[in-house]
Amino acid sequence: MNTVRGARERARIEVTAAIKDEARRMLGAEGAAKLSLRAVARELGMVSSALYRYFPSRDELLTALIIDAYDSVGAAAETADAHARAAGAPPRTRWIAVCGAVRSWALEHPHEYALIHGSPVPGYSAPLDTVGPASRVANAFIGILRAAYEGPGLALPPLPPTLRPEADRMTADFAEGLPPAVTAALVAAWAQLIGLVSCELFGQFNRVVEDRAGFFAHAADQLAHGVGLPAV
Amino acid sequence: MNTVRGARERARIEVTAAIKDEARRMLGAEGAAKLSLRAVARELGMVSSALYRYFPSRDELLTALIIDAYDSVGAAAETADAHARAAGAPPRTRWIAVCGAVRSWALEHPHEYALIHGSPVPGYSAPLDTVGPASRVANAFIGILRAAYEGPGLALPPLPPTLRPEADRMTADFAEGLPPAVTAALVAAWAQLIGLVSCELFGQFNRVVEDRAGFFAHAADQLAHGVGLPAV
DNA sequence: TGTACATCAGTGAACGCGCGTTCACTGATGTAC
DNA sequence: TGTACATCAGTGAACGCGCGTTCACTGATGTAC
Repeated sequence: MNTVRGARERARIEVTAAIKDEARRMLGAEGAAKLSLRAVARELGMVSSALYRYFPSRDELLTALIIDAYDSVGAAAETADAHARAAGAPPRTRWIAVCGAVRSWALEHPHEYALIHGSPVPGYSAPLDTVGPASRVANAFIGILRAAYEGPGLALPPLPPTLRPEADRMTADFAEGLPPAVTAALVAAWAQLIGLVSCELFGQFNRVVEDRAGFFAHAADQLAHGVGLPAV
Repeated sequence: MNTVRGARERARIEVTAAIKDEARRMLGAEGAAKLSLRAVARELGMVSSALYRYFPSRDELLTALIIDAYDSVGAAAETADAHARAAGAPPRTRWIAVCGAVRSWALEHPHEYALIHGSPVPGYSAPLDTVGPASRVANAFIGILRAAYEGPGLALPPLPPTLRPEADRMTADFAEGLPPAVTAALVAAWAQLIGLVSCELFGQFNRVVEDRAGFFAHAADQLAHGVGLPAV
């Protein structure tokens, strides 16, 4: 929080950041499963054992990268929403802006996206520290839907009676105040957004979709429709 | 194709299958990136160099597993659709059956699902042999939409004019005869289906969705709505 | 039907490599008096 | 302000391990005459 500490402390912060930066760079070369402390150290001109002053194990380094990635995409989503809101955009426009921010972030940070939304790294299980940062994007969407609910025009998506208890529970757990049908539709839309981005990023759209940006924009608009946001 | 060949040939087929089976089993332990020929050989009681009689390299083995996985989920989708059609189900019901088949297959074969829809294996690029098997699921959906288009009631999803050329091209490329708006909506729905399944399988629904089957069934139904299939 | 030769599955040793982690150590930075 | 001691970043060697791939080989199966 609080300014100029000793040289040791400043060095520690810088080296920690350098290690994470280098590790992020290496994710691209071989993927998270093969992320190697020795390679990171080598690239930084350190000896591999020195990294243990900063991260007690390889998995701790991975955890740090995962948390950073969630925070990074979360911040991108929040910034996009803040800009749209500042420009007086209606909820549907804000929704589309956040979707676009997630996609842009993913295209700019493909390996970090794969880290958080690709196949789980085998043998690694994310600790609970990741839960908070992981929900920032979802919270941006929830904020938009709350704003829309306060204003006029939020439609109620269909919700079969059998799904009502689940929708109620979700709402109580993380979207207090929204209509349960909207909460359920939001979770589905969020998963679908991940699907759109993953398919583009992981190559499923090769030889299928060419106008990726245009296709995505329309899909994001349809997702907004699906959660009940009125057309602009 | 054609019955009883020599002992050598039969042995070759069996050993090839055993290698793939063991490799599939190992995918779970460490993931595709760390799939190891030596470990597979060890588990089969062979010496590692012997595998080179069957697969010229580790990547060729991976390719074989990927093709098998596409064929496996494709067959599951086709079978589900065939059953639904045989039972006289309307297109929307067939659609939901195919979605459910994809999800069930993924839950039963999580590591193979991750192989084809998770983060790409770094340093590995899928050869063209995978394209055909990869499109079997999509073709099942296209068949359903064609049937619906021939019958009554297929609605036209919205399609912004800017996306029209892209939708026309897609239709010509792989969905000849469908209305372009339907083709575009199908591609989006397919990506969204992948998202729903990936989120469930890769842990994004932990602490979020509890009634996974019910949630998925409703989402699949909404996807059917999105591509224009009339409610039953 | 029997024999000579070709094919090919599987062996075992070796090549050269990279990995995570531990440990006793050196020497610079920070702290208490 | 100066000195003695504690802290800690970084070193270098070592442990024990696994990897993909090549290669010369043995011995069983298949084939042509």
